[in-house]
Amino acid sequence: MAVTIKDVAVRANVSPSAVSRTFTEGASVSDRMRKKVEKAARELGYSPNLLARSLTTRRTLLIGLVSNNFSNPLFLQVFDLFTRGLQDRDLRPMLVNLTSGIDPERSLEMFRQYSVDGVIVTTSELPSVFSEAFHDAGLPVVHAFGPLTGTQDVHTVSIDDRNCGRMAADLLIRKGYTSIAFMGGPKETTVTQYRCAGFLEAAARHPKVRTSHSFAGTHSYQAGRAEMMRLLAAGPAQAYFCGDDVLSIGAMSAIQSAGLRVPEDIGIIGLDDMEIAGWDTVNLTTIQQPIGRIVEATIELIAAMMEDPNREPESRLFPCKIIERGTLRPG
Amino acid sequence: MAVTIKDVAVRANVSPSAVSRTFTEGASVSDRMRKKVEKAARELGYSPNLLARSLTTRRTLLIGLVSNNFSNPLFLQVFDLFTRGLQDRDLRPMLVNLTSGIDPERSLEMFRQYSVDGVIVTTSELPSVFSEAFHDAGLPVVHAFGPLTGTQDVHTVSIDDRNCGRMAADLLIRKGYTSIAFMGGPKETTVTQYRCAGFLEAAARHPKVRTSHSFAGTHSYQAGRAEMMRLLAAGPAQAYFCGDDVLSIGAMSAIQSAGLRVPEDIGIIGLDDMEIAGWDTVNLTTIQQPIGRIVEATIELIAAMMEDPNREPESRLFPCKIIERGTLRPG
DNA sequence: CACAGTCTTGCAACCGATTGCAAAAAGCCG
DNA sequence: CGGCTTTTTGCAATCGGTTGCAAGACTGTG
Repeated sequence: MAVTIKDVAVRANVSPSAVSRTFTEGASVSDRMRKKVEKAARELGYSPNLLARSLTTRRTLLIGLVSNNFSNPLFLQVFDLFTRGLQDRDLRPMLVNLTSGIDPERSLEMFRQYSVDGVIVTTSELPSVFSEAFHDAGLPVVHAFGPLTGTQDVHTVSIDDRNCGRMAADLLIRKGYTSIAFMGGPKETTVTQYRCAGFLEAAARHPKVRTSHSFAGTHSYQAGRAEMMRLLAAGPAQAYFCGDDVLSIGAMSAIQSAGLRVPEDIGIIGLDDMEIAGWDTVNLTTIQQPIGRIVEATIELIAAMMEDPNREPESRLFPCKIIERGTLRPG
Repeated sequence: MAVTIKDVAVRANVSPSAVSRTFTEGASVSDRMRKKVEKAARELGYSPNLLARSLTTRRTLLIGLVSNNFSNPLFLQVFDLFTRGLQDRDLRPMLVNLTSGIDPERSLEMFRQYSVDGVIVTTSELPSVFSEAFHDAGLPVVHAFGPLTGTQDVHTVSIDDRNCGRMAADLLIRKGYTSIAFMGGPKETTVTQYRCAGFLEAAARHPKVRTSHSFAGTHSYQAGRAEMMRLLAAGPAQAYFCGDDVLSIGAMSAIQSAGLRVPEDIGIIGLDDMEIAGWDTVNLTTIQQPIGRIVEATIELIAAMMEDPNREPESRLFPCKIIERGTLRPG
């Protein structure tokens, strides 16, 4: 059915090796030969079978892209960037959805069956046991948007969550709020803990400022709304730093339902700066993750590890920027 | 590095064929042999290399998933469903992002290089030349969320866009609006044309109802906002059927900026029912696409075509449902 | 023109699997 | 136990490529 190297060889009246060589970077072929082969290949519509090739070269150019963030709109942007970035380097993403609770063993087996050249784990909520399992199996791994793990033997590209917490607290205090709080995502995730810790740490430097913190069960609109409902009933703080933008929007909806207004009654600052945050019906003040740079660095690292698998693991943290919109009181 | 069939054969003291057979469905192996091989395989942590296998079986279980909708949040849900659905059938999605304007030739070559077993095109905005190019190359193709093409030789799973237009018009008229309009996405896309045609057709049955229509350049928040700004300046209709939910939200933002209110001053009905539409700050009345059923049917069809490549192309259209929320005046 | 040195080419083995075929083993029956 | 059928097994070819090696074709030089 498909046209093979042999078909081309026959038509060009040369050996299969010659055909192979004209299609391999840096192989030794004369100009005359190359012309002849290329002509035949063009006429037959030949293009080499990368899977067969991978058998001997041990390169599939397949990259596993693992995530379980299929409800946070930010990740649509992330997937967009990843797929394009990988494509630009002739790498192919094999998407793996961990939502339905596959275990590391199972997904690792999958990657081995398809001999992926590397794995990108892209989520803040996946326990580091996944990246580590892939790493232990000898696969190049980069964890993007994840926390710094304790054992630092997996590449990590991310933001400095603790520092984001500090930035949020500092901004709120600068704005004159004296009672501020952190409303995080799932308590057990590391990024949430870091964001919380940074927030409390910075606030602690201001003795007059009262702080508190609580957690929503998931990074979802409904969870944010429910948690804020609870907080409102219990007597809310003046301003909240929410674990991410989706939570922020949920929280704002609760505030409005309660007949209060943002920012007049309660201030909100989020984290992510997903596209929706900029919609002027939302107009959320938030801390922007530089997702473009994170994705770019991740792909760069994976490519580098494909060259040199023994490369020392490193972690790159990118600075975040506060995007002031309309959900905090002025000045 | 990786453990191969030979390693297992040596350890179990049997021939490689025997190992292969214990790992292939329906091959003839005695119980004793199977036990022996499985033990050795387990001890070595062997799992078969699917790419090598594909050379002889002509099956990669790889499915190309092509899209260019990386800004519509609905598609995050769609990707979630697709990746899980494919995974459940032991198929692997290779994601291809057509945003940056790759041509059909280029993506086709990619699919051939990786010998994908089928291609799912999932977008409403991609010209049908793509699906047809894949089809002409002999690949099983299903186009999901696309329009019915003129030449019906590609499987299509979708909604009946024309009928959605009718439903929207009928609902608006039932609600008592007498001046209604369609505000679509890109004029040149087929789905937009169908939605518009159905809308106008149903409205035309009511001589007292005035209609009009216009188009935003893209299915985006900003485009919806800009177009509605223009309409407001020119003198708006009483209610709008917008090409999709994102456009609707953009339009609503323009209306609010102009100091008008939804639904008191202007009614809005969207199409998609993406998650955000249900957020109670948005609370959008909309026509729901049954994305779960569409995805399920698409996967089913691709799987069926893998069995029987000559299967007659068919198109499955699923009925949509109106979800009444708060952006139309009550009954 | 002979000769050494460099390029190009084809042969054959190999990558990790599957599978048709025939030989060997096992099962069945009288 | 012998003879027959049915199962199980291994051999070797194959899938579509790549690559080390040695032979053949060039090139430049004296």
